[in-house]
Parts: sequence; C-alpha cells; structure tokens
Amino acid sequence: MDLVRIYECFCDRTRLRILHLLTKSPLCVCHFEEILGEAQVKISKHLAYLRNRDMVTTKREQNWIIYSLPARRADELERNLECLQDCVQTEPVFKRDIDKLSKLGKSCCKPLSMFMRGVKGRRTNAKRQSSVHLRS
Amino acid sequence: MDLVRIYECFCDRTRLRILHLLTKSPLCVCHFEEILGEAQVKISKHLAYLRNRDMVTTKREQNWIIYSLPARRADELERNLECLQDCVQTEPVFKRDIDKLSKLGKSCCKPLSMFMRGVKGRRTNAKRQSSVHLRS
DNA sequence: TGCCTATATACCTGATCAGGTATATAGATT
DNA sequence: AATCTATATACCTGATCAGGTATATAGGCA
Repeated sequence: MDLVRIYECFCDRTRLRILHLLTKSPLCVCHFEEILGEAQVKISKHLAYLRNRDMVTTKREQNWIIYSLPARRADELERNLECLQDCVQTEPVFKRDIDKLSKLGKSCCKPLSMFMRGVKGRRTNAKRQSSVHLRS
Repeated sequence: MDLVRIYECFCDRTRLRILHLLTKSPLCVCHFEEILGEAQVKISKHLAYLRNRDMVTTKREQNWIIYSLPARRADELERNLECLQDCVQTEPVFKRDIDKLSKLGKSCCKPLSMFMRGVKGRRTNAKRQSSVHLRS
C-alpha cells in the first residue's frame, strides 16, 4: 500500500475521526452521523473516499451498510493506525468520539454488538479494542 | 501541534521524501535538488510549505539556507516521524534517497558535516573540511 | 559598485477536494 | 405492486494545491 495514499486519507479531520472510530469497532453510516454530528452526505462522501482507496470495507446488514477497516492491513497502514491511536490523546475531539461510541447503545439502528460478529481485531490493537465496552 | 496538519505535510511524496531525509541530517536546498532530482523551484516551494507549518526550521550558512527538523518537536510529530522511518522500508525510493545522501560528498555546495554542528564563527576555515559523516 | 549564486516568490493552469443541495438507488416492508 | 429507509451520487461552488515559467531578492565577492 502506498504510503502517500495513507496520509491522504489521514489528512482530513472528518476522515481521521472516522478511521479512529473504526479502530474500535465496525460502524454504519448513521453511527458516524450520530457520533460526529455531521450530515449524512458529508459522512457518506468521506466513506466513499476511503472505500475507493481500499481503506475500509463494507458489508450490508439488513438496511445498513457496515464499514470496517480491512481485515488484512498492509504493515504501513497498521503501523500508522497504531501511531494514530497514540497521537490522538492530545486532541480531545477523538476522546469525545470514543465516549459517544461507547454510549451509543441502541440510539441508532442496531446494537453495535451485532456488527462485531465475525469481526476480530488484529493482534496489536486487540487490547485497545477491548478497552471500549460496546455491549448494547 | 495539529495532527491533521502533520498529515497534510506528509501527504505529498516530495514532502515525504524531504522530511524523511531530514530525519537523517539537516540539508540545504541544493542537496534536495541533487538527491530528489527535482527542479529548484519545486523543492523550494515544498520547503516553504513545510516552513509555513513549522515543520522545518532554517538557518543561513554563507550562501546556503540549511533546513532542519525543529529541535523541539511535538510528541505527535516525533511519533509520526518515527513511524515514517519504520514504514519507508517498503518503498525503495526512500532507501535510494538515503543512499544518495550518504554519497553526496562534496558534489554540491558544502560537506554535510558543516551543517551538523551549530557553527557560527567558522566561515574562514570551513573550506578545509572535507570528510562527510552522516548520522544514520 | 555591479555581478554571481542560492534561494524565494509571483503568476498561471489544471487537478483535486470539501461541503452544500437535490436526487437517485437498493433492499426492506407493507 | 408502492412505499419507506438508509445510503450513494450528480452537480455546483470556492478553496487549495502541484507544478511550470519568469522574475525577484539577499548575501557574498570581484
């Protein structure tokens, strides 16, 4: 995977928040709308941007399209996602996003736990992933 | 330092190569021209971009402007520079740049070793210095 | 003084992008 | 079948950007 491509995906705040959230859990568009507080079209277009660059994968679950990080990630991507998780601590908005994520519950479409079936985090961030309680 | 700003600086290949080189050594514009094989104006404009975002600092040394990474770097920047150094191994162009860097010698302006010590009063005997030692 | 060298900047063009409004589409539901 | 819901896309605008050409500038030097 092209390094510059990764940074292009990282260099917009909305996309960075989306990717950061995805390191914690697969999510559908309405989750992002809810957590980021942004219009559907804006979320949708950033997701398309990421999808076009193989930065996220999708699957349909009834009415919803669930976005995930790809199961197999190039080393560079994995490293940068880890770096991102270390770096966001200095910027409150990312923490707030995670907060909202853990409080989502059933406020929007399906309980998150549904989306996580058959999705496992990868080695290094498995620990981090479990630090957010996603039970509905 | 704003995370997104960092990624904006990283998301162009020329800038990424410049920053990667700077993790090894301070360099002047003609060094970049030589190593990257790009026109002066292109290098200069990317350096200005980085300078405007406090990603690099400059000092004048006789005829040359020496670019360095800032001495004190925000945690996020430092982490991402380290991550970059880990990541570039998959892309040959970065390795080639470092190769060229170590072979620069006197082919262009001053021996690198000059730039690496914070000299101010050494103009008169600077010319005698011939050997190049690169921090790796 | 005036020229030289290294570097910066002004200006132009075409590309990409972010965000908005309006509309389309695919699958689910009735 | 028609309709509803979640999501995607077409189209528009203004901003930023990359790269090119031409020119400016600052300091060193003859």
